[in-house]
Amino acid sequence: MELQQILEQQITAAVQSLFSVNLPNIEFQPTRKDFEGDITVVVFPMLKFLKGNPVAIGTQIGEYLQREVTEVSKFNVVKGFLNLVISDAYYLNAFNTILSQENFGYTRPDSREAFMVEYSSPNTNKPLHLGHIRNNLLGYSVAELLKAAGHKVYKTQIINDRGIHICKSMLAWQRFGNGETPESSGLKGDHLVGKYYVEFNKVYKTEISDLVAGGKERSIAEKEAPILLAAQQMLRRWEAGEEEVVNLWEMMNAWVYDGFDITYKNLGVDFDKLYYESTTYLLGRDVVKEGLEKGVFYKKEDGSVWIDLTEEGLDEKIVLRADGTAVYMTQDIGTAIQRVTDFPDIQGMVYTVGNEQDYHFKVLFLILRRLGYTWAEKLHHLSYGMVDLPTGKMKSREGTVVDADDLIQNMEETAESISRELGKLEGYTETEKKALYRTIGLGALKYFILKVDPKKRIVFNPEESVDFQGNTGPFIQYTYARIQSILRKADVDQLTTSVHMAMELHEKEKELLKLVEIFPEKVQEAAANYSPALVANYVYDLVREFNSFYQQVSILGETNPGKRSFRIALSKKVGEVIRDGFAVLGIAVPERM
RNA sequence: GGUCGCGUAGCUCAGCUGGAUAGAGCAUCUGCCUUCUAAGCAGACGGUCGCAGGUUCGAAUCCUGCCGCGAUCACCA
Repeated sequence: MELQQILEQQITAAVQSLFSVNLPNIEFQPTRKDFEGDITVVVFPMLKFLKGNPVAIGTQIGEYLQREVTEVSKFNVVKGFLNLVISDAYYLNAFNTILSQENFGYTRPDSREAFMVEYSSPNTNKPLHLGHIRNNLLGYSVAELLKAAGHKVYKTQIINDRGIHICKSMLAWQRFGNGETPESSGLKGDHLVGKYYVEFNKVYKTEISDLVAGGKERSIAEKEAPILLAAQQMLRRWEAGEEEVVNLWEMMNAWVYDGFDITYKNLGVDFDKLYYESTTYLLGRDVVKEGLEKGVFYKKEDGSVWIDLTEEGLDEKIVLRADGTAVYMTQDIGTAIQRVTDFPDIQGMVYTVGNEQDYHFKVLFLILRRLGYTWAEKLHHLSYGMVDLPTGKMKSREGTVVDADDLIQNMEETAESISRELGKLEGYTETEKKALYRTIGLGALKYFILKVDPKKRIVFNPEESVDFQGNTGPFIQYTYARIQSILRKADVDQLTTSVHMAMELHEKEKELLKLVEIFPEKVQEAAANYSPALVANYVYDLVREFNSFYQQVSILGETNPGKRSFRIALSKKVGEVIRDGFAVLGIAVPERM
């Protein structure tokens, strides 16, 4: 930040002239609220280089700065902390430069680097659930965050459309479905297919019990249940490309995609490029062969191919089976390379995948690095913790999942009943109200999930639902709506394009200005850390500061015209930052509520 | 058992490139709607920052050990 640079130079000069010593660096921190000042210089670290009493040194530097630097209007020293009061003129000047910038948090000079962000990547045998919601929200938000930081981003997902799981649904539908379709049943396609997945598991379970009752051992029964064998048979027929099976597969997957599309649309997420496992599961084998020649991999007696990562403290890992077929890792190697082939400008990739796969990605990234790809240096596993229920883990096979569609609807209904109670929506049409309930309900859900550090587990209690008060999406949306209300009521003439430099700042105005100013830095920092939570918590701080300001000073009622237009302009800017900050989180912001 | 992650107020979370008296929200209690939207504001109550050592002028933050919870250690994806 500019101010810090100025101060750094000046303090270096001050120490130079006072003590004839060159300081390698100077430590700053924002001044604590209980002390007077805006920015604090920590004197303690200087003691290594110049001897003396920290208070005396701080005082001498403070006097120098107050005398020589226009930005510093006052100072005080507490212990080893030199608190500097920055002049109002500096803040007003900074605000003037920000005022006219439309999206000042976004570094628009496009595409410093190109990233591919992968998220969602569901199986096609059942609907999306709460875990997918966290994944989708995180992935989408990080993609938007990277864009805001000036990068070019391709959003992608790899759809797991192949394998035993989808065969299970297919088989159950074939046997018990009676030709049921989404149209005939009125069910969303993914829910219909999910229904048969559950059906399969029911039958599977009874078959196991029957076998066990007949004297089989459980572990054997689990492998020999007839319906499971039938599903495996179906998978072989699919791999052989048998028309009947492939047609069924295509039909049911199409149902699922229709269903997913609706969920994605409701969640507000999207993708630039889709990859399907059915077309990528054979990738990577050539690369392994190449790597074998280069000596990156080695072959075991039985012909399987491995990589030795013991040097890095990891294990040996198989990358190709003895029969030459691909494993998960093979596929991921191939897919990564395929992506860079498809989008040659990619310089890095982000994988949004749960933390149960931490090890897998550690290994994958290492392999790609060993293979010598330059982009392999910029791979990031956006790892996140599970979403658990108070009753324990979600298990789709046991039906103890929170369905994504149900949850979204639930949030909307809660938003509706709360809005009704508050009675704020008179004069709205039904469609307007409906849109608003959605905005608020989803705002609550998205913020609830994104404000938490991705690494942490979330326990989600569907009974208690999500709050609408305090540190929540609706609270922030509400503040935005109030700001819009102020702007509507203010005369357009009152909005100036610059503010008077001679003005004195109220404490609350200054605090707000300080927070608004650092928005671009926050966006950069959050993008560098792939952390939507950082943005969420920043916006929350800003909103609290604004509310305090809003409550304590009059905006429209201010009689001094200069002050009034300044406060309106400041409110407007706060609104823009909230809007842009929330956009990065994928949360919409309402004009009224 | 090895590896990785988490452990901060009754609950949900910030703070973690070391800095001043550890911050919010929810819950409980007290005030504030004839002023720009009370989904709000102001205040009270509430803390051995998992435990024990170490480094430092200074540790919630860094290091080591231990405890608790979770994940992972498949020729599954």
